Amino acid sequence: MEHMSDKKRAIFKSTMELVRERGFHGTPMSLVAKHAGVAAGTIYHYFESKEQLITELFDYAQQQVIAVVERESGSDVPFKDCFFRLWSGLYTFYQNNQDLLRFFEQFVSSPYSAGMPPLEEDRYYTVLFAFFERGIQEGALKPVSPKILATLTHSSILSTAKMTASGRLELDSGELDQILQLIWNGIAQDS
Amino acid sequence: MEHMSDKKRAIFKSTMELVRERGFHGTPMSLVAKHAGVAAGTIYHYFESKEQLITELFDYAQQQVIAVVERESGSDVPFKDCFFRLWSGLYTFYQNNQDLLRFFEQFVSSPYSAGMPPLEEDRYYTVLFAFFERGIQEGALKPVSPKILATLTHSSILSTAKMTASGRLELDSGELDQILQLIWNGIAQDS
DNA sequence: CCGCCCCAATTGAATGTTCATTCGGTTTGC
DNA sequence: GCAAACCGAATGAACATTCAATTGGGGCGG
Repeated sequence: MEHMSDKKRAIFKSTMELVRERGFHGTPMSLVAKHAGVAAGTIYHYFESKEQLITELFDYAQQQVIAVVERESGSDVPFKDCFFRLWSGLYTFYQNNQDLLRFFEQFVSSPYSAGMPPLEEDRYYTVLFAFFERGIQEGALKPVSPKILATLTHSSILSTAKMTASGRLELDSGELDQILQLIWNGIAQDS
Repeated sequence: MEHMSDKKRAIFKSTMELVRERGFHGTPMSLVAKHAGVAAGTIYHYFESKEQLITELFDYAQQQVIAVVERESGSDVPFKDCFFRLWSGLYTFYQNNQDLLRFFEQFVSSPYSAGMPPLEEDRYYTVLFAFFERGIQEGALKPVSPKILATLTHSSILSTAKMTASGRLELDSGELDQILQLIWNGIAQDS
């Protein structure tokens, strides 16, 4: 992952863009190849099959998201601030990477996702769980299962990002703050 | 919609089940036909194309969801109770219709959804908006845009249903109540 | 520094399969 | 008997994947 050939990266990028606008069906390998500026055969030098390409791309994308979580959740500020940062950081990341967002959504709701591990072994959720666990320990959050907190928070971020990304709803920054505040009101320990 | 031929209904049902387990790709018309107990040609008697079949199935499914919203949101009880009913009603509906849930998710994150109307013209959201509008009028909810309230509520239902349906997370009824309570805490007007 | 060799990277035409869709014909209901 | 509903083999296009042939670069003996 660290040192990736340019071609491989180009294949990833093209796949994500094409899947975003055309879906898994709708994006033949030949098109991925043309779009990435390589020959069809080259793709098979890097990936065993279309399925493997998709699966690896998902892992690759997920690592980027995990990096955001780790960056924002690690800082040493009061939990509330950290939570706001994490939420905004993820939201911004998805806004800036809308093909990733879309690819993600298609992947998790497709049969490709059958191979996904249970929540406990999913690195993304593991990191999130730890974060919410900390919030509970510090008394900032209601003593509710971190799974629940993580799921609700994550879904609020995704649904907000999807809404604005799809153009079906426009939100100004004041409204974003409102959303974030609503979520926080729901999960925070009343003081 | 009211009077649908048995074959048409069987085609809808088979399509939903197959798409649930195999995705849009992965479900050839020939398989839909076999599964529904009709000939391939028969499908084309009812639908112009595969795309049209999928699109009509989405409308058909959406109407069922809208029916749930109308049933639960119309009753003449205090808003809070009504909200709880609506949330639980939708959650239960998705639990009992997991192929529909899965089909829905795949549809909205696929390019098929390009043809969806903006939120304002989407009947599902129109009904939801009206419901939340009422909550604000009655002073039960914070004065936040109904779009936001509707989107957040909807996403919390869907993500909870998805989690349990996928088997990645199991929730007992106490935890469900907790979730519902968290959401309500977030959006309710402080009393 | 040169020439040579090796192997990984790359190519894209060819292959075989899968699929959506068609259509000529048959059945069914009225 | 005539429409509408239904059938399913046939058609042709699209696609994933393969593979024989080409390229390029870098190590190494001279």
